[in-house]
Amino acid sequence: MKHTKIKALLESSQVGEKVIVKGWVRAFRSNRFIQINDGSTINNIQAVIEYENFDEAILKKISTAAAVEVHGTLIESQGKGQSVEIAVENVHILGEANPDEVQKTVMQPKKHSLEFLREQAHLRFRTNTFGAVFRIRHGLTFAIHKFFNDKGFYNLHTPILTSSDAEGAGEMFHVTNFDLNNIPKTEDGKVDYSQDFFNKPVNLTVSGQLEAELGALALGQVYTFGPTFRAENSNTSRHLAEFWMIEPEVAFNDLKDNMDLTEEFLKYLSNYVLENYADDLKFLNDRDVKEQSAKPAKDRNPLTLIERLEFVANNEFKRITYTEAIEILRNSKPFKKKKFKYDVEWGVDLHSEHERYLVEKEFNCPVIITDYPADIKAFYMRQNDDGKTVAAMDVLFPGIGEIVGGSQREERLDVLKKKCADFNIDEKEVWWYIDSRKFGTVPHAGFGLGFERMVMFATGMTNIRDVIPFPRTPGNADF
RNA sequence: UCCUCCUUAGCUCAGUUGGUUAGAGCAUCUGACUGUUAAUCAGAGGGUCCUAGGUUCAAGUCCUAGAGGGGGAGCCA
Repeated sequence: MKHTKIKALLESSQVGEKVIVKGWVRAFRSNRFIQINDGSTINNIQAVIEYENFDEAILKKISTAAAVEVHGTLIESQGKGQSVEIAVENVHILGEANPDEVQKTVMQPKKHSLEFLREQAHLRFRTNTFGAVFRIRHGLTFAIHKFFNDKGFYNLHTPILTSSDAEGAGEMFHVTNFDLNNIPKTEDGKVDYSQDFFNKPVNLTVSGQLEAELGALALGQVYTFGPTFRAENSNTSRHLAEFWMIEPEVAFNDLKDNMDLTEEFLKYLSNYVLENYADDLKFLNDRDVKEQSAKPAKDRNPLTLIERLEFVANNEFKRITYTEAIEILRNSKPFKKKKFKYDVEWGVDLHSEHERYLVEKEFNCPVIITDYPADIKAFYMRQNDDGKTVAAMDVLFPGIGEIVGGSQREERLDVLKKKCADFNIDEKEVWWYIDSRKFGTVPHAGFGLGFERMVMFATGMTNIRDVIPFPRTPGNADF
């Protein structure tokens, strides 16, 4: 007889049937009630034993974190907290857990700080919070593939090792086969990359976008979903050295199509979590409510986690141009009272404090800002007719900041070449990219979504290190 | 990288103007109880006060440096 997943047991209520459950003990109360979790759901099944009939030595081993196999009959619960429970006939200890050892871990049955949990990333999956987070992370992964597949997009695997360094997206990790204690040098003392594995400098990718564009210009609609690396020395709750990014790219789309796609996509993901992860979401929602109430009133989010997801799913995003944003900011109270640390002036990039004002004070909803000055954006973004701005867009989320960055791409060969010159990019470095503008070039657009930032939004976690199983940050690559 | 705060028991923390033997709650263990839901009651064990220097009759407490962590900023997704 096969064992049944707890999720299935709780949903089907096959009362009266013989069942086998395998899982880990979360709590053992009154020498009678074993709370078992197997990861299939945040909910535990209660296994009830008549301790009078069991060997003392076995009872002793039913301790927090131990793995057990329980045979019994599913019955209606006599107690309140659950509708069904298992009347146990037999317990097998599959893996013991020494209480003295367990006590030193995050499995100790009490509240823990997220910092302590982070130190034990190998064990934090056992907690309700991280169980919920990583089930939802999976749900989002699946929803992303489903969204694009249903729309006729093709998933494109762009390279992780790349020799292109023209995107200016950030510092890159170098990849080499050299013996680092004995690096071949040329006559003038520089590193002799001709002797390296790829015969040239190679890095971990910072974005698959340029390659995705090439795919889109034949397959029509593509998206990438893969790991991305930044060697920036960023020590914040919103940055990782290794993170996952989704980058759709669509031929014949302009900036407006791009905004529509982004908005539909983010609404879809929010809805998907609401509809498919209600139990996990409820747990994280309660957690978030407690967290919010502990904060001073001015820092509190007026909406609960679930309300925030519903808000995104059901409300239009506010769309404004960069020029309008500057206008609004210069007329704002904090600007007039000189409360902003950084100046607001056309041509200067918006800082966190400005973005936060627009999203959290002025509009109180997700905001899409478009048409930024060309100088502060990447070389591949399409030049607008005014000659000063480009068809770029940033999507700003409350509490997260920039969650999506995208643009219509420069499809005109001559303009692209001029942009390369302006940005000091050697055309030889990106010859293959420029080449694509010679053969049936068409308008196209795309965006990048930082996956972990979406997981943060969907789970209410406020530190990005708590939404990826094993975070990589400056000075930290454990596990 | 910058600013700022923190580091005391397994965890979360308290520790007065520098002063005797460093405390609490939870967790663990032992016993009692037993249809519990963060079980309850009684008791016990548990300390490199982050590290290295320094000031002082005396340092968990003051000073210097370092390490680790949190929050914010910059950079960005």
